[in-house]
Amino acid sequence: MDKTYDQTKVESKWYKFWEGLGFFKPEIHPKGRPYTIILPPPNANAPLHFGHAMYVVEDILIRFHRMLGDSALWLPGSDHAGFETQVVFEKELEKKGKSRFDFDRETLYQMIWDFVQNNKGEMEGQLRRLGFSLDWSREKFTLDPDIIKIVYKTFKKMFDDGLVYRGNRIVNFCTKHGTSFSDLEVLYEDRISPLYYIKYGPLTLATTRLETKFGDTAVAVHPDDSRYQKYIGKIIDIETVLGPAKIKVIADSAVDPEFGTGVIKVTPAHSMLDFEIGQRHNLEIRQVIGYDGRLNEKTGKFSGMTVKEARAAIAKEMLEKNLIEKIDENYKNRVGVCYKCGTEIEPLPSEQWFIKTAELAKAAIEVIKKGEIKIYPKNFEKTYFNWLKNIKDWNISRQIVWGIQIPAWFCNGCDQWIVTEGETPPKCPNCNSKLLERDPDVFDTWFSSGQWPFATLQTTRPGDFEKFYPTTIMETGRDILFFWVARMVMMGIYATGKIPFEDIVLHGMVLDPLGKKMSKSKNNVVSPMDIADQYGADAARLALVYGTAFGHDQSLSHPKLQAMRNFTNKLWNIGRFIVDFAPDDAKHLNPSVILACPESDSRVANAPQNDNINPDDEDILEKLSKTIEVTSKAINSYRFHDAADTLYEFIWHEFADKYIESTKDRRAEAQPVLEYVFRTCLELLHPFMPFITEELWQRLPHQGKSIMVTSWPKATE
RNA sequence: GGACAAGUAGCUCAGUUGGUUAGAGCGCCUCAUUUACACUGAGGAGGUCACAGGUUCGAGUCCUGUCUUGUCCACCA
Repeated sequence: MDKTYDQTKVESKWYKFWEGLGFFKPEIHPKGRPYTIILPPPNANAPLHFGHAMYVVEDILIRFHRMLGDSALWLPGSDHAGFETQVVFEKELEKKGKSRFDFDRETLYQMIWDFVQNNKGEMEGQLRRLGFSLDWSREKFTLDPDIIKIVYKTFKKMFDDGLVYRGNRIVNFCTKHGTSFSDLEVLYEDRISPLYYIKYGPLTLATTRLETKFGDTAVAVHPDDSRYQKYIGKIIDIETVLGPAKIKVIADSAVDPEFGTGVIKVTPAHSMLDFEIGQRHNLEIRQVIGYDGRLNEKTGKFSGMTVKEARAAIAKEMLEKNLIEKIDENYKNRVGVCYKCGTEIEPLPSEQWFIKTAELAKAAIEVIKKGEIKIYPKNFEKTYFNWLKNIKDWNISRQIVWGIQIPAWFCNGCDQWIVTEGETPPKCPNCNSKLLERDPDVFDTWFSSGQWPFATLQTTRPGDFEKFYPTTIMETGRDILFFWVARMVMMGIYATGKIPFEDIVLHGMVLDPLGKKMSKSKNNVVSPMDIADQYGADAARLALVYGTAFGHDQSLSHPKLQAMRNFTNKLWNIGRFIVDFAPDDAKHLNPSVILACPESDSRVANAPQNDNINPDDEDILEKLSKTIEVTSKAINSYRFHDAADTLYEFIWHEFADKYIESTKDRRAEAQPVLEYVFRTCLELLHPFMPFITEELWQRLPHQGKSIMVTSWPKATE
């Protein structure tokens, strides 16, 4: 053995060995208890970043349970990531001087498909490099035909059950990307925007959005506002930049009498709140801004201007006409922007598909309250409840090509929507018309990934769903608790009548060395491959769980990675001492005879039964047993940092520094204990550091083919 | 406006149900000088546990309040 551990010589060979023997499949323990984790499918539009290496937690659990004899399944997959991917791809096109509008739908789809296939392949290689024991024979992709079929089936069921409806509602619209978003995809920025106090006949009201005034269909005050009682219900004459007009004054309790003058203009077509007021008072929805972000023909001479241009032009003209009373130039507000490009989101009225969330959310709250699903850390329950209690209906239509096209056809004969499980209807079932037009929109990517736990298991192989669903844990970043986890709970219960998983386990974010979030725009994204090349995959894995309480954010730390790499070297040299430097007479003892009993507890039992047991041996065996106990408990309670710390401490400072030193003058006698303790340490460490533990375990006297399929050590009583 | 987390050694962080002199890694200082391992070993310096009250025989840990930082949710025209 070399003096220094060289991970590049060791790590590359074992993954193939394990995979070749079929160890990643749950079938190696056909009679074991099912233990299932579905890999949160990474987006297939870019290589992995270092945060993805947090999947190691799932590998630890899977390897641990596999060693416990469970039928452990870790199911891999990847996500087409609809809009996200289209944005990434459009940037690629931009570099070549092209845009998505240069291609027809089919060509564009095919180009993105090829792009994604490439990335997918690279990503799979990276997951292997990190040692993740995923069952590749069950790998799924969100655009697999059988997955799409299930997504369609769910949509049809929801449509038939009245949970899906076509609604003309206000949606969050990005005029640059030309698509709508759900509420979660809108970011808010603090801005200072001029607040104009404008004259509406006898009233004065405050607004930042002058350009929407053409869409005003009422003026509203609070019903109890004594200042304006005499106007409520009246129609007032107003002067506007387009000439005289009439407008109705209504009373609605949504108006805050403290804001501005206590009077607001109501523009149902261009504000969520105004839309709701409009619904209550049957106001006309007059759209004056188009999907291109420009004012339309209803705005007279302002038509064709962008929102920004129009606002300036209107302000200028109103000042000239003395229609503005005053301007608060320092007004602070918050403006919704596209989370990808920063363009201001326009609330626009649009026909889209919506999911009624009230009942689904209620069920999703119930299962947590009853304890059928547990959330770790528990604090997140509150956040989870808060979101679900205030949830609004979910817009699932996206005006892009990359995704699963919605299986809905509009009949021009009877003006009805027809929804199928994917097949094209030959004619309208209501009126027999053949004038059917398919909705060009695709699903929000979270609508399909929300069905991932059951969609995957229903399409891998017969019996999988029955055996592995509900899955055991869903382990993921806490940043997608709403986007994904809550949706999976809602959709899973709805579609299968069962919870999708028993435990929700949330890990913290991996930040850059300065504690900032990693992002492409900041150019601080670290590749897990670079880290694995530099320190070894084993060290990278251990560094992610060591030293930071599980669930908390952590910064990428090179000193920590170095410390973990040093630890692998320590293990290597312990191995070298025990294997290479074993005295000849100890070799003749053939310790495996004493220690190779298949049951781990009898292995322990054998050693202390010796009447002349050395107190050092007794002591180390006792401490080893304690370590087994603590480590097992820590993993079971998702306290991975505790487990890692316990093992590091015991192996380095108890076993190496103290015990090994103490055996140097009675080496032959101690050899069986050295081998036994070290082999057990490697077994305990294996879920954390699979490569080096396999390498060293193979060099020690052992039973069985691989450390991966040996049984988890048991503590003595 | 609301919620959550954090504030412990120079730095990065542990410290589960309150219990003897508060721990680790890195850094720093002294020693060991090739030992299975220098990606090493032995030893050491360094902390009023954010602040102020309270409960208790006993508080880093529990309660109340304050300050600071980070994250999330809501969104006001």
